[in-house]
Amino acid sequence: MANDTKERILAAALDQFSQKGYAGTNIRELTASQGLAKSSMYKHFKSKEDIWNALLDKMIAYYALRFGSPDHLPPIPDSTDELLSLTMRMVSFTVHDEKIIKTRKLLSIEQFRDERARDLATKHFLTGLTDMFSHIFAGMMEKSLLREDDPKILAFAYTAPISALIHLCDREPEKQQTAMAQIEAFSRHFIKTYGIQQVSPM
Amino acid sequence: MANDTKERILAAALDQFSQKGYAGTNIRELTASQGLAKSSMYKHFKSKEDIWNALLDKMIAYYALRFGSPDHLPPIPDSTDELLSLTMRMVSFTVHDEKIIKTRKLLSIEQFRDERARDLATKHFLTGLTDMFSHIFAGMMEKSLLREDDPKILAFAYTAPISALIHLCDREPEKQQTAMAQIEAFSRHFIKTYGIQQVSPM
DNA sequence: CAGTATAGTGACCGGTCGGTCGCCTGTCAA
DNA sequence: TTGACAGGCGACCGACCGGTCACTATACTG
Repeated sequence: MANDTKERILAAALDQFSQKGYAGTNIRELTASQGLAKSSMYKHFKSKEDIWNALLDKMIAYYALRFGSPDHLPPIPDSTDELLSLTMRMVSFTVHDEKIIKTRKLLSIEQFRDERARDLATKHFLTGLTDMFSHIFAGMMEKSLLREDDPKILAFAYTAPISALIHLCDREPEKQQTAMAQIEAFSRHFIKTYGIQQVSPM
Repeated sequence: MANDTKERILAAALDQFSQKGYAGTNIRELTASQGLAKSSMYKHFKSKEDIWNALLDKMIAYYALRFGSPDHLPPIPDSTDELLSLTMRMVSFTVHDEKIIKTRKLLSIEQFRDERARDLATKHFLTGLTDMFSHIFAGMMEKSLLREDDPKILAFAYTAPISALIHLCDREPEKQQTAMAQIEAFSRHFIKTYGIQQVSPM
């Protein structure tokens, strides 16, 4: 019962902070959304800031678990078609997962106020995807699926535009379909530019 | 005297809103930063929200003036080297201009709360640069400086990564030099991929 | 010179904020 | 059975918030 309450408060905090920011959120509303009295919250957290820190801890831990370890790297695609479908699957996931959407929104809002939010924002928005695709592209170059080139620059050139459109989906959800189509078009264009035509074995 | 005060209040608002967000900013501090009493502000604006709206009006008008009209489009580069230098000049400007930096930060913070901020954010972060470079790239293709291709996709592929690094500069100013070097490296890589070697005339 | 806006001030207001306190209830171990 | 404790509650607190108001000083205008 009780431990569940703590989690529910954190979930409500993610919800409200990602909509109205830390400063714009008040504890009465936050607790009321979980059917709790404001004072009950203080059985689980020392202060409003304590909620913030616990939430950030959780987000950082989740990111490290989900994207930080090399175990979770996807397998290297065996064709450029697979690269496309891998990309679309990842994008589709990240654009639809409520928790991750809220995390990105929260980081957009709070990145200039909190140092740890700032660092996590850079990982979410830039280095995370780039590092992952550096690894993927290096592997694909070894398999002669991509032109020999600097995998880091290529990964950056590939992921930054995709990331920009993910941001657009967060900002204007009604453009999600268009954005997904744009991502697919961009990915195909990228593959046409950097991919290597495989000769089908006899 | 008086008209100047109104402008100074707006400047202070841009300053504070871009650091602490709308909700996190209070009027006492804002006016005090300009050596004014809180009540004096109400001679110039009806309410806190009125400041917000006036500031947003101003930012929208400034954007339309500066980037909206076709008159302000840069001339089409005559070589890929010129494309590189044009890019670096534009980036250097946008990364150093305090007012524009604060505008981007403010839009990052408030894009999910205010519809007009949301729209302006999309222009600043995505469509503005893309549209401009669509025009530039179309012109360069006509001059046979770039491979024939869809100028829109190329512009998107060019500007989105640059935009991502501009965001990085806003978030972590200490990485500005590194980011600028990355932008230059990326631009050179892009030109190597899509540029056309010009034969020097005899 | 008198009259009237304009811009600025400090005292004040009601409401809301984060946070505390005493109290109650259910659980569970000694 | 009882006593300690965790979890939840409403009442309350001081601080701070956005906003108002009566008042003043200055500058412009008939």
